[in-house]
Amino acid sequence: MPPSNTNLLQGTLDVLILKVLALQPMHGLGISNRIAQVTSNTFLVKPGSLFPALHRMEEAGWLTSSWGESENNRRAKFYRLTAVGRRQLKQETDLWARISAAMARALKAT
Amino acid sequence: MPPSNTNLLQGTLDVLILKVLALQPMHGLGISNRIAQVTSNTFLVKPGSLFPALHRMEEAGWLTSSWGESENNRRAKFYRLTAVGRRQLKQETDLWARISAAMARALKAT
DNA sequence: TATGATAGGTCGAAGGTCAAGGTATGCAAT
DNA sequence: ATTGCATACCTTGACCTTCGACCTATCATA
Repeated sequence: MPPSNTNLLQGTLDVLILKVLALQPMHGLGISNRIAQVTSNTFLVKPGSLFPALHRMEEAGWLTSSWGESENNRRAKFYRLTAVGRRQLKQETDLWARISAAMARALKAT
Repeated sequence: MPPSNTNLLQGTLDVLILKVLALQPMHGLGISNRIAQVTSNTFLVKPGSLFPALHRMEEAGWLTSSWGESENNRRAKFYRLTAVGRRQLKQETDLWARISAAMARALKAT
């Protein structure tokens, strides 16, 4: 699968991060790798996108972070979802469903 | 339907415009209205988004424009798809399908 | 000790979106 | 006639996101 480098669609990044963290707390590069994995390399999140997003979401109260140890014995900052973040995930998931349905309708028409 | 006013997702605007024009040539406000219609007000394209996009797409060779008369006897600039634009529509439709599938997979997981 | 992989991060450029405006024309009502 | 409204085109400036390119530090290993 040639990595599709198109600009990551605005808004998809947040919901992808939230979803990954809903399964388990992870550190930054772990999140990035997991997103590539679950989307078959359709979404490749670069550091320049990832870290500003994480900081923004933490400031919004969707995440909290704490230092810990990675699987490879390295200092790593683990992010975990808050209750607010879980609500946000629900909202964004619903919004995505709506957008997806609208696009399917729009692109199907003869 | 409360108009969902999230930032228009980057990339969706182009494919929506291309698709609308694939059915028939239209002028700017007509395109905007048609998009609102076929997406049940999920996407509301503002002039500040629409016109820069049209100009950008025309410059890219996906569209051509010519002055004519609107349904209401007003001077209107009609945009129509070029062959290149039709190819682009195909590409972006495929890309959207891929993105949509990837998101569905990512958001479904337990 | 040097290298590579892992981990976190920043910075500036580039580009898209939006809200708010501006211009002009046709039409209808006063 | 002139006022007002809807249609039609478009621009501007602020804001935000994304990206590519970079930097630092630590651990394991050769």
